[in-house]
Amino acid sequence: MTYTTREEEIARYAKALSHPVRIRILSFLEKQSCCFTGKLTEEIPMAQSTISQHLKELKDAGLIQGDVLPPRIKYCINQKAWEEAKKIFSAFFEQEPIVTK
Amino acid sequence: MTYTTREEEIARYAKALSHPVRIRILSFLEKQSCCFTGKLTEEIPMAQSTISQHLKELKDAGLIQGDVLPPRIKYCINQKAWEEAKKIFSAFFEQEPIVTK
DNA sequence: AAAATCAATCGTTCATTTGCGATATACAAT
DNA sequence: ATTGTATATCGCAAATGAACGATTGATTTT
Repeated sequence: MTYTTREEEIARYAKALSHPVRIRILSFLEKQSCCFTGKLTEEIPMAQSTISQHLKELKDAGLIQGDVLPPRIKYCINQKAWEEAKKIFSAFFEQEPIVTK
Repeated sequence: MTYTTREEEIARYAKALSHPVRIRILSFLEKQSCCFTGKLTEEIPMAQSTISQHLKELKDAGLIQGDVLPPRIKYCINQKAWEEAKKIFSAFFEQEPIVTK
């Protein structure tokens, strides 16, 4: 069993978000709800293998999921993880520091 | 002048948050408001040089600032950047995907 | 069965990140 | 002036990440 501290959990999500191409993919999925890999390779000027690799990282982080609809794969945001990440980040930023002089 | 897209901006903040030690430092600063490097090196079991390096990255990202109070340095969260990061992440997560069947 | 399509994976190269000990810097105390 | 203290910076080694072309695998179409 993989024990993960809160720090590690935030860091792991942050890492998934730490590349412009991955942000772009996620933004696209947010707007479109779902889309095929092909659409992304049109949209983003990078090699197909590179985009596929970024998709893998987002999938490994749990933020997206892929439905195999042969011969294509439809990617969507993973609602559950998305909500969790949202909650975690907002909790992290929420607690305002106590201002002392 | 450094042109930065929205994707790059999010990714840059996310990168700063993508390491457990940096999350830990920020959490600590959030609670304590401010503290000296020494306090952090007590708190976190890593070499002093390593922590100093993580502090530098957080500083470069703009998330913290250091006041030189010889012979020590007092680090605080940079309120302005903190609020900005908070806003950027929440906007990013906010827009719910349209669920289609 | 052969060809075509879509996307993942492999293998490689190059760049960046991480962690550390050693050293340097800046200032205070003696 | 010397010593001590707190912290940054340097230089290195190891690990990880990014990008790409080529290949493979799965499925449809012909």
